[in-house]
Amino acid sequence: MGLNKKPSVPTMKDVAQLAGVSLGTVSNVVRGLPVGEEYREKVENAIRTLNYKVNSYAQGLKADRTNTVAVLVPNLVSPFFAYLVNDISRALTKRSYRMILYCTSYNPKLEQEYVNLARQNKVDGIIGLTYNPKLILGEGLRFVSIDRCISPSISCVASDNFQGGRLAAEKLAELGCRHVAFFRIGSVLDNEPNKRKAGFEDGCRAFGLSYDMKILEDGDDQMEWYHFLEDHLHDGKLDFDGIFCVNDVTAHINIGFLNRLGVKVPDDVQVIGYDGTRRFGDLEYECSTIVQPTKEMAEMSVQLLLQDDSAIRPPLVCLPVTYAAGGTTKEPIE
Amino acid sequence: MGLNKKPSVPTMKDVAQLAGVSLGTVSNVVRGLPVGEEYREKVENAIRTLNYKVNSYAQGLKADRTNTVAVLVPNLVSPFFAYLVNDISRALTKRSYRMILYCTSYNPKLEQEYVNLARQNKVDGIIGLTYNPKLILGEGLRFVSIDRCISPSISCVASDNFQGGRLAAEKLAELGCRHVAFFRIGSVLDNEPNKRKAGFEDGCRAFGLSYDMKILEDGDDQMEWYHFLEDHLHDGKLDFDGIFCVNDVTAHINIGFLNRLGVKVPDDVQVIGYDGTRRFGDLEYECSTIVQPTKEMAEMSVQLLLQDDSAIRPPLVCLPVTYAAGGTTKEPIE
DNA sequence: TTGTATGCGTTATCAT
DNA sequence: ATGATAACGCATACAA
Repeated sequence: MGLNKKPSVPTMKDVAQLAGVSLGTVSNVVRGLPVGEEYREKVENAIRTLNYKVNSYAQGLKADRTNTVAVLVPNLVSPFFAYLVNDISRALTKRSYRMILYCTSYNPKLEQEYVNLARQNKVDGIIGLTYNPKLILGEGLRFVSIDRCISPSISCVASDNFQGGRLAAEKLAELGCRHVAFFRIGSVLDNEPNKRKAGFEDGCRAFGLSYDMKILEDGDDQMEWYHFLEDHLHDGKLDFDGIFCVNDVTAHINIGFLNRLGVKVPDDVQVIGYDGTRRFGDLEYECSTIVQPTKEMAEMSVQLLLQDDSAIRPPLVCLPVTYAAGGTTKEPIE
Repeated sequence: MGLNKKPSVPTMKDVAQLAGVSLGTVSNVVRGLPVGEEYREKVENAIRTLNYKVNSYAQGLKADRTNTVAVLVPNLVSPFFAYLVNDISRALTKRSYRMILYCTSYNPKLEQEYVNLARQNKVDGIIGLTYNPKLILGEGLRFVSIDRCISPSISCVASDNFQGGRLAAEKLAELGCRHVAFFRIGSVLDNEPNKRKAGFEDGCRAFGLSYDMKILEDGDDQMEWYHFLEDHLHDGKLDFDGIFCVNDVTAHINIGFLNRLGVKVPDDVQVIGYDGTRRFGDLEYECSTIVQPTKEMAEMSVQLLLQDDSAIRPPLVCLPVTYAAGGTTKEPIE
């Protein structure tokens, strides 16, 4: 084919040549800097006819800015993570940033590896939902953490977990419960969702509920909840009239257990979960639940990540949650 | 602060300087090319002490290869998309590729915009699940389409939709159904999932089922299914003993309608969906369903996208589906 | 084998 | 306001 020079995309040089101006002028036009009107038109025409696009990698090489943000989450099949990433994607797109997504499978080694990769890839920042207690971030890399405080200098964004737990207790009380239970499983790691328990206890005290708990650790068998329920079942009647579960998955599992034990939800016992998971992402709620404001959390994370370096970095931002009825509570008829 | 030169990350030059060798040697070490043993060690030590990482943007600028793939999907809240992206992420990571994710919200304009962006960002290729019938891809950009054949020269990866439809009919017949129905909603666009209908009809003929259909178009009200069911309900008995729905969402919605009409699932009517959606991504199936092999689809897409340019590009790859019981069918007791 | 020099596409600093 | 030129960090012919 003769010269195998550039079968490639047009460059700024091509535009300059076609427009009959110099490189610098083209650059100025592209970047919206002041340029003589006649020059601007010539350049814009050339850009159109060549269908020129700036090479963002060359741009990044110069500017040391890549308009790219890395997002780390355990996976996308857990609805809460999927919602969150979906909303982060929108928030970034709105600001003309692109998102590199890494799924860590809860693997601390992978988390560290991806943080390193992100450094190498020169992303402008990382939004991470991570479980590695000794994650090394290194200097000069912007990082916003979701649901876990890593250090006071790194902003953490979360739903208001304490208030969420308290709200669950308040709702149960309002719905007529007197003796309730709290079910939890989760990382031993010190993260924000752990505050749901404290908030719930606080709410129980405030609203006059007596309560019991069954707290599992990471490796524990979920059947322990079943046995706990079994132990608290006397003559077909459960000791509790309300249960708050640390998340919607836990609620779902235990509703299954309750069915198996012949305990009716919500008639015999009302159940509230946490997260705001919906069937197929946009249909009805999986269960009555404390809804995390994923959209606001996404917006806040992105905003904190991209804000000016001189701006203050709040160590922890808690965003308000709401309650949504989802058929596992006895809502009063309006 | 005196010189504000490079508070930044170390470069190859720094490594060369520390190791006392030249740039080219460092480059060779990094890229695994033959280098004298003593040199290699010196360089590797320098790399370690400086914690040097190659700048992948500079690398990309030179090599015109960025080890990045863009993925376009409508959203992440639909479980099928979430599974798929999750699996694509793993398949790419395994090959040391990173993934830029764009959510298109089914918006054809956005789809086109993101394809253009991907070009500009110099990704090595795009995996797209798109609905824009006249998407312009341009030259020299690798593209693998999921669920929709765009042109014979662009590989399309899908589950075996025809066989899936046929399998649904086969299963319904096997489970004792005689007169069944097919419910569908979806794009008027000519895409692969449309073959589910043809496969189902073929299966009905092969296995001696009579069948009826209720097919909605994109804008139609879902209540039309309800009215269809109502019309086929006589003295509390439905005309059908089996229903195949084009996907699990449709199945879920219609199971709700059936409940409302007092028709018992699976006792009065058995329902099979399509996709393989599970509660919380890893618990029980939402309904009895034809399971799409998302992992295999992801692997295949990535492999086709990244394969050597000289390799043949199959226009359409259909991957085998399986049936999974999910409580909306009367499975024989094993 | 190892070092040197040039260029990738863009931005930024200069003169003009 | 515009044009020439030098980096940015890396790869790669080419020379040593």
